[in-house]
Amino acid sequence: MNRRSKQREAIVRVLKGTKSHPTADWVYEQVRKEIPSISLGTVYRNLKMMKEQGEILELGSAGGLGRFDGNSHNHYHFRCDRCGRVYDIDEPIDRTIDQRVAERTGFKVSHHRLEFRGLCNDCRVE
Amino acid sequence: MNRRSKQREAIVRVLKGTKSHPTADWVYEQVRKEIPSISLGTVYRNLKMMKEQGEILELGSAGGLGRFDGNSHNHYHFRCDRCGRVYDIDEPIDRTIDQRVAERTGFKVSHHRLEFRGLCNDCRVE
DNA sequence: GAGTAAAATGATAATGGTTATTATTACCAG
DNA sequence: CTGGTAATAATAACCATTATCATTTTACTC
Repeated sequence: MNRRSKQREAIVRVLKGTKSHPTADWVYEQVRKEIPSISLGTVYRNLKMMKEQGEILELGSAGGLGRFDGNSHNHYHFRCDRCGRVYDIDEPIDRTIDQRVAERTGFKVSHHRLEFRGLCNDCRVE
Repeated sequence: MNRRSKQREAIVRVLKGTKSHPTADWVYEQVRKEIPSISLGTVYRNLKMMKEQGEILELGSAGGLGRFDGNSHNHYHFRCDRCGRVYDIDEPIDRTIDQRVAERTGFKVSHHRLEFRGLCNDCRVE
C-alpha cells in the first residue's frame, strides 16, 4: 500500500536526522536542497501520513481549532480524540515537577500544561 | 486604557458562564443572540486581549505553527515563551496518572501530553 | 524488458481560522 | 458641546494547511 519514493525518503531522513522540532516549512527547505523540485504539498502529505501511522508526533496546534477557557487558574484538560471536546480534569497540580525540570535544564519554568488524550464517555465504544 | 463596552461585557459573561471550552466561533454565536450586530473580529480582538492580560487561557494551537517531532515515542517538551523553540525534556513518563484520571472520569485515557513553559537559557534575562 | 494498475508527485487552487485595516461610532474629560 | 481616543462593524488580507487533478513513478506480472 505504501510505495517508496525518493521524496518520502528524503523527508524521513531530514526528520530523523534532527533533534529540533521543525515546522513543515523548515522540512520543505531542507529537502529542497536535495530535491529542488519537491512540492510543499508533498511535504504536508507525507507528514500527515506519518503522523497517522504513529511514526512521528505533532506538537502544538493539536486538535484543530483554538479553544478558550474562561478559567484562568491553571488546571489540566482531557481532549477526546474522536469528538474533539475538551473537559476539565480535577487533578491536583504537581508543582514539584516544574522545579525538577528547572534544575535539570537551567531553564526558567513558569508552569506546565498537561492534556490527557483518549475517548470520552460519549465516544468510547462498548 | 480599557473602556467599557457592552460587546466586551457580553463576551466576558458568555465565557465565564460556561464550563465548556468554546471556540471563538461558538462565543460569537452566543453573543449574537444578545447583540446580533456584533462582529466576529470583535470577538477575536477581545479574546486576544483577555488572553494577554491573563484573564483567560487558550488551549490547543498553542504557540502558532504546527511542529513535528521525528521521535514517535512519547516524551515531554518545553516551549520557550519568548523565542518559541521547543526542547525535549528528559523526564520519566508517569503512566500512573493516566490510570488515575481514567478511574475518576470513566474516560478511556490513552496517553497524555505534557508541555512546560517559561524561558530557555538563551532568552532568560540575567 | 514491456505493459499495467495503483500510488505519489508537482503545480496550483481552495479552504478556513485568525489578524489587519479602515471608516464610523461610543465614551469620557474638560 | 467638543476634541480626542478607544472600540466597533464590515471587510479584506493573511497564511498555514488541504484538496484537486493531470502527469509521473513505482511495484508487479508476464
